[in-house]
Amino acid sequence: MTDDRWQPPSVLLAVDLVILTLRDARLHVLLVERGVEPYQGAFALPGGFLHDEGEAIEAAARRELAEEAGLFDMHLEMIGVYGEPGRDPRGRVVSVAHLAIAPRLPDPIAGTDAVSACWTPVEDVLSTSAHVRLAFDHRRILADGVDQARAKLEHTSLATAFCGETFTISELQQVYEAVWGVRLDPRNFYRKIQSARGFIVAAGPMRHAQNGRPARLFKAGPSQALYPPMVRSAQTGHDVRGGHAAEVAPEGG
Amino acid sequence: MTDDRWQPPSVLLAVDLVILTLRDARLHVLLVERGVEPYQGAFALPGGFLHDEGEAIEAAARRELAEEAGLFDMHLEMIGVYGEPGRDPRGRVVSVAHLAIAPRLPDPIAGTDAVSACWTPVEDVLSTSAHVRLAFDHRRILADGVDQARAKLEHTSLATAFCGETFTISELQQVYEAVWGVRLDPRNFYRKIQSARGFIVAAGPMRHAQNGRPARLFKAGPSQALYPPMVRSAQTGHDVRGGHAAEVAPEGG
DNA sequence: CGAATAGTGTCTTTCAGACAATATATT
DNA sequence: AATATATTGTCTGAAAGACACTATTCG
Repeated sequence: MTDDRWQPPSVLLAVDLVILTLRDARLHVLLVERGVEPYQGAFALPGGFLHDEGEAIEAAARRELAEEAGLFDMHLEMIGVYGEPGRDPRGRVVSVAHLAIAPRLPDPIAGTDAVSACWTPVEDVLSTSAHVRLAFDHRRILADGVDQARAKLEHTSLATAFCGETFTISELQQVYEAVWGVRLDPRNFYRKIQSARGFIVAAGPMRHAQNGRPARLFKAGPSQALYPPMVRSAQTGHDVRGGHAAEVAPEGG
Repeated sequence: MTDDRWQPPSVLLAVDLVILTLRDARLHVLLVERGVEPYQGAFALPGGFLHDEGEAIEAAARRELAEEAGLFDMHLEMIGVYGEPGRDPRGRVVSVAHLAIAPRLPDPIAGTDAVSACWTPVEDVLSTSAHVRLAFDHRRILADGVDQARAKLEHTSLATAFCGETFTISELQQVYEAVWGVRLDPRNFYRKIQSARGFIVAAGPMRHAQNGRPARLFKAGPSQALYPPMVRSAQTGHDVRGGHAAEVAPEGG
């Protein structure tokens, strides 16, 4: 199929980060203002190139998480690969997008060398009449990341990653409401969560911020899987991940 | 963070394919025997390097699908990225793994230039006492691909990709039974499938191979999402995808 | 006490799972 | 007729969703 002198082309490998958190009961994503071309001055997802040829991909993602957001030890998982030939004017750049979930944090992000980093409501970027435009194909990456987070709330314990070490059941409910954009009945949610085996375990009582009866504290349980799953009653006919596939690389290990 | 002369490293980009199909009511994967080093003579997933710098990743996957398996127009979706620094002795090779689903096909794969391609029961590769060893990290890629297929049967219409243009409900049931490795009640399955809105639509009657009442024919419906979802009653406490994340590349678009 | 949140109990509907019964084909 | 598969119907238990009600805090 190819002649003997053919050599495979090489590409630049990057990582991009969709870092989500909850602020004011709304889902926010961390954006940075680009200081260099291309797209200088535009907002973009944090990310960057592999540091050296021996750096593992996840290691690069965690390095960027620390360098650009000052965040450590967070939940991190892969979203997918974005490598369309024309997506970056600097050449063939293939980016591995990652989803990171941050617990509630103090407003200013400490230790960030990108001073321009700021939390932005996801809605302001993804809504049809969005007023925030992102560089590259980062709007799609964000959309895919949010979709993945929404889907995983259904049958994994991902929601606890949005909370601190300990949390109340109503805090957990706020996570579902913010990420899914729905309202849930607190009483049914309470029973549902407790019936999910291994999802949460008790961790002592607490008093609430303002008024009302104090709530019990819990921490994340051992189960990664969530059974029975949390179900979004009315499926919002959105497209399911897959159908648009990715592409690349033969004979490789 | 880096000095002015720093240049990002480049990597070789590959695609690998987990091509699944049903044969004798068992899940099979297409393997090829490697003709060159490394791992010469060992079995591996079909795949290869990007053909040229301008080739899209999905295009490369479809090209390999045609070249190595003689397959066209199949369901194709991304599994993930495998780029551990030491995974390929030839250097830093990052592979984008894809999942392809093939409908029932005649035994020999026509038009394949890799004559060594053969369908192998997935169980023979993944069972703890497996007698088929794969090159590189292809065993893990296969495991991840099969997990992804299993998960997607629950809430998408992926199962129809295993069938031909038209199919009977019992054929669809065989897909679930083979991929999940469980036995399902035909009567409950029948009602369940028909209650899923937009999953399948009628396509005229047929007669069955041997004996028994002829079954109605259906074809895939418009829905990609499956609601209500098919549920695997007893969650086999397997690890949920995620938790082990991927890594790489900053400042990239 | 009144307001607000936490937590429990109950009822109705929906759906999964078991399984009887009927329908329509082949040999 | 015997056998085999397709399709429908019925019943039971688990769980979702609606919602009344009790418990415990603060001001």
